[in-house]
Amino acid sequence: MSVQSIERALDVLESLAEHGGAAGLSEIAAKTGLPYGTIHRLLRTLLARGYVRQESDRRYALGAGLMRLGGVAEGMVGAWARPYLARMVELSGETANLAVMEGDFVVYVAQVPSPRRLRMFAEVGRRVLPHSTAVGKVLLADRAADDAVTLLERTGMPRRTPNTITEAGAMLAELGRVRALGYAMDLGEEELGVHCLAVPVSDGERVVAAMSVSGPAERIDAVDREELAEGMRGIARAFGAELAPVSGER
Amino acid sequence: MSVQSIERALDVLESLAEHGGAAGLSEIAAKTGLPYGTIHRLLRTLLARGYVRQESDRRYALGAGLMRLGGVAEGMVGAWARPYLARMVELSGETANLAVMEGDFVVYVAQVPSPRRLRMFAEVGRRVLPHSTAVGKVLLADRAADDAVTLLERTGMPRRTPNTITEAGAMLAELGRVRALGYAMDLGEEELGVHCLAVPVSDGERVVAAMSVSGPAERIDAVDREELAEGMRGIARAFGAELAPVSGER
DNA sequence: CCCCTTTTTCCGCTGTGTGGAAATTAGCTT
DNA sequence: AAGCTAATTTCCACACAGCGGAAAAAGGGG
Repeated sequence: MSVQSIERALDVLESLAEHGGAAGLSEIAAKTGLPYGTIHRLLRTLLARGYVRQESDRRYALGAGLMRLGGVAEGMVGAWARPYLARMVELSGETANLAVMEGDFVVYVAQVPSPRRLRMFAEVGRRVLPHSTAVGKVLLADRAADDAVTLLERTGMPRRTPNTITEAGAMLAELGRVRALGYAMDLGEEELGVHCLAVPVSDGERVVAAMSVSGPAERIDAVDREELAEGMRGIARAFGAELAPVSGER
Repeated sequence: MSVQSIERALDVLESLAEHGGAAGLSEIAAKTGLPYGTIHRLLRTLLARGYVRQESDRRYALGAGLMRLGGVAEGMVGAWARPYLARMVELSGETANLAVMEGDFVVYVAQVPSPRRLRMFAEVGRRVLPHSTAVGKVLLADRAADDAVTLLERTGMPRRTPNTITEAGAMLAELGRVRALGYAMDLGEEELGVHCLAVPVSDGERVVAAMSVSGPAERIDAVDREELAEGMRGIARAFGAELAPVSGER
């Protein structure tokens, strides 16, 4: 069982983030559906600890404390993966992501944006269902078929776009293809017009993460998939090798 | 009044951060002094929302959700200030910081590190008392004398190093000097061997922030203060001008 | 295989968090 | 200026959510 007030505090912080980092109390109330008194009390607590700031017009904004926590969290995985992601950006010209499985969700844990003007928006920290993304397919493909089916039954396979695969049978076939090819595609299955190519990251015995590049459909479709996938696999392999060793410190 | 469970959840997150981003339950218990059952329940809530992750060895680590919130928070002020801070780094060769007053504390909200090998460690998000830092003096100097004295009485003026100014009278004289010169120095008053020079950022009517450069005493002392301060004031003025306009959107 | 350590679950009591509604403040409009 | 509206902030009695001690379970060495 979860702690209600913490969940609500997180709702408040997330709604602030969705409003671009700052919002009035009533905007938060509209978004979260919580009563005013409650939100105000939560905000005061966060305020006292520096995780939220109040601007001169009384609006609330995400505070500097979050920068610190975020920085440490990012330092953990992100900085580790960043050089490899940067090489993928160099290779493909597109935004590169690192994602891991967390429960039934795929979570993006690091990103290096493409230098191009038209590029993917930051989605670090976002949680998505695996069936509609390239990284999700790669991560699912490593599981036993019945395990994957169980998960898909639990989550359902909601249709995100007309291209989304919504049938378990079709998904199993797709996962087989992913295993055979060694990479997965997302052809506008999560968001129309956005295509991705993902490859697995293995620490030697298991697939622990997936790395992908994503960008506008036209640009992604223009490249030779096999060739791009081969380049990405090389980078993912190097990253995986760094994860593998005897765990290092402590 | 604050919400207990949120405060405690923040304690837990902070203790994780202090442990370098990951720790076992008992390490957290030792640091926070909270009972095991309580910590575990808090962690489960944070876990369910992706703000904490559990590694295979059952240790807990800061999660990707924080990267997202931190990113948005940083995006707000930091990205805004970053180009200006970068110019200060270029000008001085030292790490540049942006700090604001929050309650009785000075909080560092953005930083651009020096390219040099020997440089200040990231302290974004850190809260310090104003009396022992250059940015703090700049921010205090904008206040009425009795206002500043009240604040200093509230916080006390703890001695951080042998150089710390710990007497209200001496501090008032120092603040007068800061107003007259248009910049403040910190000569190892917060940390021995670290010197800083800070200038105010004004949005046209009030000092809303302070920008500083800091580095090893030898390097900071080697430059012409007046000249460096003049250059920094120019940059701070430009930044302040960007903050001033009719607030922009909405 | 057994013992020791660390993590996880459980459950009855109490003190903490809740939220409706009133008071206050800020920002407009006349 | 004064009055109005829309927002934020404070208050309080009740109820139940969260607390934490202690027992159970899971690891992990030896």
